[in-house]
Amino acid sequence: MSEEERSLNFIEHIVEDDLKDGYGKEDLRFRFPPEPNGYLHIGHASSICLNFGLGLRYDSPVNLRFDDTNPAKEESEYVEAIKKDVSWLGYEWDKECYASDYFGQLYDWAIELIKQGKAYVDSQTSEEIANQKGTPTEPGSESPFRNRSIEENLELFQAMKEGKFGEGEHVLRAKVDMASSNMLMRDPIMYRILHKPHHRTNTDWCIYPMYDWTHGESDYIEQVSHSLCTLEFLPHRELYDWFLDQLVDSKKLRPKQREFARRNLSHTVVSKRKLLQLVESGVVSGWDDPRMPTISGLRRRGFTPESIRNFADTIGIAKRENVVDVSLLEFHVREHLNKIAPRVMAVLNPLKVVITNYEEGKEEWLEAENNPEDESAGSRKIPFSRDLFIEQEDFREQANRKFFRLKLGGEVRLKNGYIIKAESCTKDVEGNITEVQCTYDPKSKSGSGTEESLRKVKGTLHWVSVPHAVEAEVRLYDRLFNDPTPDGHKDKDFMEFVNPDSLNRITGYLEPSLKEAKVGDGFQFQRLGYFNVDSDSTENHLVFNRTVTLRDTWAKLEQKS
RNA sequence: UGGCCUAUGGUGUAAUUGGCAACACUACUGAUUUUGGUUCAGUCAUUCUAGGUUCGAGUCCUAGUAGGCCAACCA
Repeated sequence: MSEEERSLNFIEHIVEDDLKDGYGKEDLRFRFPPEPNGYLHIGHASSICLNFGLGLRYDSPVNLRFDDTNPAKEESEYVEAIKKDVSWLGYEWDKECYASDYFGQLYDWAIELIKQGKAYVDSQTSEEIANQKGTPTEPGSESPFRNRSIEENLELFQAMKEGKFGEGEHVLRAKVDMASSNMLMRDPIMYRILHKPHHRTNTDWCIYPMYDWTHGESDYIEQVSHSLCTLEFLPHRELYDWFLDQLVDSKKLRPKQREFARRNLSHTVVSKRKLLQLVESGVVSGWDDPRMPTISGLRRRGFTPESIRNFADTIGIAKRENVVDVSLLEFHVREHLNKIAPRVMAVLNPLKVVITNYEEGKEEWLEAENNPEDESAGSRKIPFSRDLFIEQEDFREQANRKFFRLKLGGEVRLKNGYIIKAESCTKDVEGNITEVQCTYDPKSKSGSGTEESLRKVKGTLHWVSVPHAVEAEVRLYDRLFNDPTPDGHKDKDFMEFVNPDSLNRITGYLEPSLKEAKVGDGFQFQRLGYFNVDSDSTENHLVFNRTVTLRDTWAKLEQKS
């Protein structure tokens, strides 16, 4: 929230400079321009946070613009999903725009270019055009159709629009420079014929404008001041500017494109093709599988919009290659969830404990605070009885002094309850511990104020009363990939790095208050991690996702020894 | 082998534009704690290399080195 103190990123410096050089604050306008051909992922989140963050910072409008110029790939299903994700992240767009709304204007401008001799219809095949393109080190050669008469170009272009030709028969090209060192300037294609219905314009058009001919012009129509995109579009800037040069009215604001490096998250892939492969191969259950880096996956997993925004904010924006460690994302989820998640108790790997000196059949309802970080969260009652579950990892017959948990002859506090002492344990034929017999100190009840209740014992365990426990399916997730850069190996396919143990489904035993939990609700299972109710939950089958574990310094200690 | 972009701790970003390399994460110490959580305190850098300009260089100049992008009727 200390927004003032944060130093500016290079994009903000550009905006500040523009403000000094004559832009009015009211001139500023930004846009987030997804193509509706797939689901948004964590990489898009950076771009969304950048553009909408700028909007918030300068109190200027941000458009949500769908770059829908390729009907072969785009569907309205994706439009809806994208709108949902952007809203969920907490942003409000000014106008909902579609590049397809500008098809008419773009067509008229194309005709202008033809009339000025700056565009021509090329009737070669795509192979021929590609062959004439040259290479980065050799110039291209000119198309035999490059010098068609304006009249013929006009006639052909209109016939293209009217559907008189099949796909691939003609294209409209800008007449720029076949010898440019920038391959994109070698007479780029502006229009191609596509006899495909469009998700919004249906069959109104059978010629569709290309990205380069659409994007800057859309920015201009919307009077976007700063058109921000990722670094791979940097070579497009020259063309972006060339097209604007042909039609900009000097009295109107001229948009500028600037580029930033895309953010890469470690241990994940983000390309649509690879995500699709994960879905189709059955490695994950769908685009919103909680292990997916999609916004919908993160949402289902229990990440909060705040945590994603803070994450995007702290990594910032720059121009160099990067791989951000997932642990930073996890830090931000924990940071936010620590403040807001109600604490509850759940045992995931149960070991039965019997309190031998506790009356059989008796139950007590103990007071438990909901969130030590937030007094207003209040408290609730949890049942205590003679038979309890604790975690198997919390008991050892014998252990050294570093082990703060329950061991034979040792004492431990049951969170919100009593101090207990382990007296004996029973084992099955294989030697596995099946039950621990304990005694409790009746005067040590939490919050009772007695001298015994204030006694310090080193360990505090979470627990659940066996007769009151609610069973639930709990899904424990781990990283989807074992390698920090699964798609960064030239000799190995990213699928080779899929973590076979990224999902572990178990049955957990929860305190009864969780019976009322609704889909999406998030909790801290004390000492275990943050969990939320999955959308697979039904009335009689609760399903929880583990969003992220708590930091676990004990596990690290254990690993070392 | 053409053009363009980039290079600061393990990671991601800063550095008032030439003035004590800062912040966050991770890791490691320690304190606090009825969550081995949280919180608090502390530790971890030859600014890619080599020269140069300067009282002074992460920042400017020269030459290297390394990585990335560019030849879809995709965006």
